[in-house]
Order: sequence, then structure tokens, then C-alpha cells
Amino acid sequence: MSIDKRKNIKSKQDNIAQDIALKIQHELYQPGNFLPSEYQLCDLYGSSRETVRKALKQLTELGLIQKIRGKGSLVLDIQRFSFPISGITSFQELNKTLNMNATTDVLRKKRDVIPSDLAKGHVDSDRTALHIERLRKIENLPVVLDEDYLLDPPIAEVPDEAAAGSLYAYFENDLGLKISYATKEITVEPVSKRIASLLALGDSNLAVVVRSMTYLADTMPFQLTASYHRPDRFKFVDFARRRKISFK
Amino acid sequence: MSIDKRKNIKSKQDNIAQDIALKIQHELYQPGNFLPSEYQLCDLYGSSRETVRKALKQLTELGLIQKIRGKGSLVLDIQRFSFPISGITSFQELNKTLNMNATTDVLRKKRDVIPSDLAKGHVDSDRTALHIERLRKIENLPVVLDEDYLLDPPIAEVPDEAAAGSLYAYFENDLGLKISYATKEITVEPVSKRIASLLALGDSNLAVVVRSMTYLADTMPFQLTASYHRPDRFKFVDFARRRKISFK
DNA sequence: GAGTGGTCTAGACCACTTA
DNA sequence: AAGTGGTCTAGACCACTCC
Repeated sequence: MSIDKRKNIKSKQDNIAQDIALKIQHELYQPGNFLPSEYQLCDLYGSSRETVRKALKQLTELGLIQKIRGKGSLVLDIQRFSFPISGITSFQELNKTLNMNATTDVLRKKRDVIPSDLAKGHVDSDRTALHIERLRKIENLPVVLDEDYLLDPPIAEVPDEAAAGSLYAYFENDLGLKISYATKEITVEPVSKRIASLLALGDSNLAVVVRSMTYLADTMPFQLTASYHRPDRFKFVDFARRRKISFK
Repeated sequence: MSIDKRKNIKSKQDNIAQDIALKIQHELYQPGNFLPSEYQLCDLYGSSRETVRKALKQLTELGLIQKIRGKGSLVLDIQRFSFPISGITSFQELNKTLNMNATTDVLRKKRDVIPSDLAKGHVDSDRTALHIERLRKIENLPVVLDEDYLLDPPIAEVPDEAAAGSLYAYFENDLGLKISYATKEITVEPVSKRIASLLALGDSNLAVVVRSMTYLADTMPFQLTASYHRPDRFKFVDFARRRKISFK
């Protein structure tokens, strides 16, 4: 049994899932049609059925397919709404995926104390972190103000290019961090005059605030973020499955 | 089109997941501690390791645990947040889980044409559906106005008790429908005077609008919903994991 | 009855953590 | 070295759909 043990991080099931996902995206498999059966996929990828099924599970969670017993795996029509924005996806990744004409102004990159509304219940207050403030514009209109606070272990410094580009690419590819999960909270709140003016809110002072805390695979928190969105440009799209676990 | 009215029989992995979830909720397994190892859980539940692992996968997706290679499955501290509201959870289910003092006024239950902003891109316009309008109050304050449109196949009628209580319980337990997934979209928009007055918005006319489309396991859509939330009472909490699949 | 997905098993080998 | 989780396998049996 010759097994490929090069630096490929991805598992067999991940490669299968990625391959099918791309075929769906490029419409080799089209919405309303069924994927090849699991046994056929076993032949196609030279793997066992459980491995194929784990790959299909990922596509199911993403909302790309729906499995129907006795029939097959139906490709869903995901084109109608924007792509699964849910999960953990950075602005820069979205920009590339959706081909938005977006720019980023880095307004600040300094060590600051973490604001209490962000630190609350997550990390010690009084703790300092690398504060990166970025204004996102689309078609030259300000739409999002991101306030990131990066905790020192594990992030000591961030190059200017990474701040202007994709922080996540820098963390994952250059620092080798394993970003694992995040908690997110969306509210609508009045904001300071400074923020209102940066977002060009006009007479109103209401913004959509997305506060999130992002963790590494070893459960170490490394990023606290507050994103302030213009209400009229804010849109959150989600795909969700009904859970089988209930809490009584 | 026969509708399966049998009770859903839970699989072994579901029972294991449910059992561990309850033990976490009741702090038999506490945040910061590790669950018994997978092999120990095999003994405990008399099952194979893959089955135990599928159960743990569910808990991982829910954000209840984080698996760390070489160490074990760490129980996460989810208490700080409201419970995972993400997924598909009805107001009534939340009410029970969180012990809110909530009431529901059914304002309307009639067959209506589906509004175009909801039907758009999902179902044919001009199609009629059972329209249920409900005002949700917490501590006697209006917080959410739900506009539900239930498609006729598969939902012909809804008893008053179900409308006032939990629609989902009626669909799943009485009609035997298998609710499977939903797409959701959150925006902030100006609303009509009627809605503004029902929500007691005062001088403002901005509400948070959550539009969703819910589907059955056979991909048949059955529910279109627009929920109008008072901005100052709106809070969306989410747990998300980094996806391994990328779209280039 | 043939083909599909749903579940479960027992075992194997690997990578990582800890002592 | 022992214990943990990560992955993959080959096979089994079941439930459902469609002809």
C-alpha cells in the first residue's frame, strides 16, 4: 500500500469534498441533479464508502447538497443568495470570492488596551493587544469599520502588508496558526460621533455591530473584533440545519 | 405524497450525543475539563469508536466541545453566551429553553398572497399561502413581529393552539414533517407605519428584518418568514467553525 | 428486486501529548 | 512508552425509492 505522505495537510475526505464542491461551483454538477451515487464516488476516488460519506457530510453542512434516502445526493441551488457567509470568513476572502471592488484603509496599528465591551467575559480587562483599525470601502463608499484586537501570545506583530490585505492568510500561512472557531454576536447600537462620521451615517447614529471572539484549535483566544456596519449596506446570510440535539 | 407520521427514532450516535450534551448542560462534565476518552465512551455506551466519534462530531459542531489531538475532548464554556441560537430554533423553543417570560398574540391567520419581497427568487409569486401574523412580547413589551407564510402542500391548516404555541412542534410531532434546513438573511430596513406602531418603535422606523425560507428533508420549501425585530432588543448569537473547503 | 442512502462495527495505522 | 484523537477500510444490515 503506497501512501502519499507529502506535506499535503488535507485528508482524503477533505480532498473529495473540495473536488466535488468545485465541480458544483463550476456547474459540472448542476442544481436539481443528483451527484453520482456513493458507491460510484468510491470508485471515482478510490476510497471506502465511509470516507466518501464524510466528504458528503461536509457538503451537506455547507448547504451545497441535500441527501435523500433511496434517491441520492441532490445539488441545491445556492446561487440565489450570496455564498455561505456564515462560518468564519474574512472580508478579504469574501472580496476575492465575490469580486467586490473593495479597498481597505488601515487607520491604526498600535498596542492598545482592549475596550471593556469587547473584553467583557472573554479575557482579562487591562490586557493590551495589537489594535488594528481598518475602514472598508466598496466602490469608494465606507461600509465597515473593523476594530481588531490581536492577543500577544500568539500574535506579536503584524506586517503592514498583512494589515492591508488578509490577516487570516498571514496567520494561517505565515504564522502557521490553526484558526478553529469563533463566537459571534450581532446587535444594533448607537455609535460614537467618530464612528458615525467615518461611516458617513449622516443624521442617524445607529450601526450594526458584530462582535466576535476567534479561537485557535487549542482553544486559545487570539482575536477580538468589533465590526461596525452601515445599516443600509449590512446583510448577513446564513444556512442552517435543524439540530437533532435538544436542551430541555 | 404520503406523510410519515411515525416518531423519529434516534440513532445510537444521536442518543450518545444527546446524553453527553445533557451531562454538559447539567455540569456533570464541566467547562475546562476533558470528557472521558473515546475508548472509555465506547465502553460506557457499548458502541464502536466511529459511532462515538460521530456523536462527538455533533457536539463539536454545536460548540459544546473542542477536540485536541493527543489530549482529549475539552468541554467549552458556552454559558457566557446565550445558548446557540443559530441553527433552526423557533421562538417558542427558545422561550422554554431560556425561561423568558414571553407571550404571543396571534393577529392574523388567513390565506393571503405571498408578499413579493419574501417570494422573490424562492417560490412563484401570485401563490397564496396560510399567513400567520404573530406579535411576540417579553415582559409585556413588543419585541418581534413574525409574518409566516405556510405553503399548502404540505400545510393545509393550522389549529389555533399551534399558532399560539409552537408551530414547529405541530409540524414535526403532529404532521410528521421533517424540517431539515433553512436559509436566513438579516438586514436593517425602514418599515411601514403599521409595523413601527406594533413594535412601538417611536420616532424611528428602522427594524431588523430576518427573512428565512425553511425546507423539508425532501427539499420541499414549506415556510417563508419575515421577522421584524425592535433594534434595541435584537441580538443574534452564533457559533461558527472555520471551514476546510475553499472556493477559488 | 435493484439501487440508493443510514447506521454500525472491528480493526488498522498514523500523529500528537505527556510522562 | 502509553494514551489520546485523526483517518481510513471492508463489510454488514437496514430503510427507502423506483420500476
